Amino acid sequence: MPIDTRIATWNVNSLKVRLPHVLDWLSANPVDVLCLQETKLEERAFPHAELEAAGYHAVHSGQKTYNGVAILSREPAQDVQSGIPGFADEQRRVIAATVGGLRVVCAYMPNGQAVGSDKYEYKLRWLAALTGWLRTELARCPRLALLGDFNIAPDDRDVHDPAAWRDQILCSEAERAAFRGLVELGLADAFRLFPQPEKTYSWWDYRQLGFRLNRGLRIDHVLLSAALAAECRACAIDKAPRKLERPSDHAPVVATLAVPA
DNA sequence: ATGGCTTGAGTGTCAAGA
Repeated sequence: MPIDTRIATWNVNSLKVRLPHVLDWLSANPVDVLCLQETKLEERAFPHAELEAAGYHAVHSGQKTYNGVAILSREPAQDVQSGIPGFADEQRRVIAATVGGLRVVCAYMPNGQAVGSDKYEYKLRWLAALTGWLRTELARCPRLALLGDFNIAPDDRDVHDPAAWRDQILCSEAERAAFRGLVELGLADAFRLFPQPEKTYSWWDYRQLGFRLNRGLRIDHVLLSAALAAECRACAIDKAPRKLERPSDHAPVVATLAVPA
């Protein structure tokens, strides 16, 4: 019987390119669940065999070039749901599944490009649809975790240069209000349940030495229902893979849940 | 700096990301 359950999220920015990093990371960090975003793969190209050889089942909702989400798990996933019910969307941004009594929702939330753009409007509509769906999903599944690339820095603490980013995409008031809307459903930001080092981020721009200068944003999150927040013992961002050759621009976020008494 | 990298598409040079 495991001492605890570890769940994680990582935007890999192409699973084709990053599969070696994912396999190495899982070998060093044998989490129970790993949510991936930006697989950028059609289902037929998904590396099921390599992941199975590493001890992981996988469910995936993908497409060529853009988007694509997957849930890797030690135990097989059940009740798999792709997309937000009732929200027509060609972009593959959500997959949900039940793993060992946990309802896991893996999301790649829209970027939004620029405040006021059509993509920004889509982002806000998408966030409203997600929130509405999760309200019913939480009533049905009290042990629920929402993990993924939210493309929202919820607070100025999560931004390397809050003045430069003020009201910019990823930091605008409407985006932050949408994040608070998710929290108000009863979902807790696992990272903020614990003391954290200042200037901890999950994404750094590839350009201008962003990582080396720690010019980052915390936009990848693990949100936990009240039942799971009560069991959460730790949450951390693992910067190690960001230091490798040809890294993803995002780092994994890991939350540790104690087995209920 | 409508810049600065990286990826995928496709083989020249964009779109999109954050």
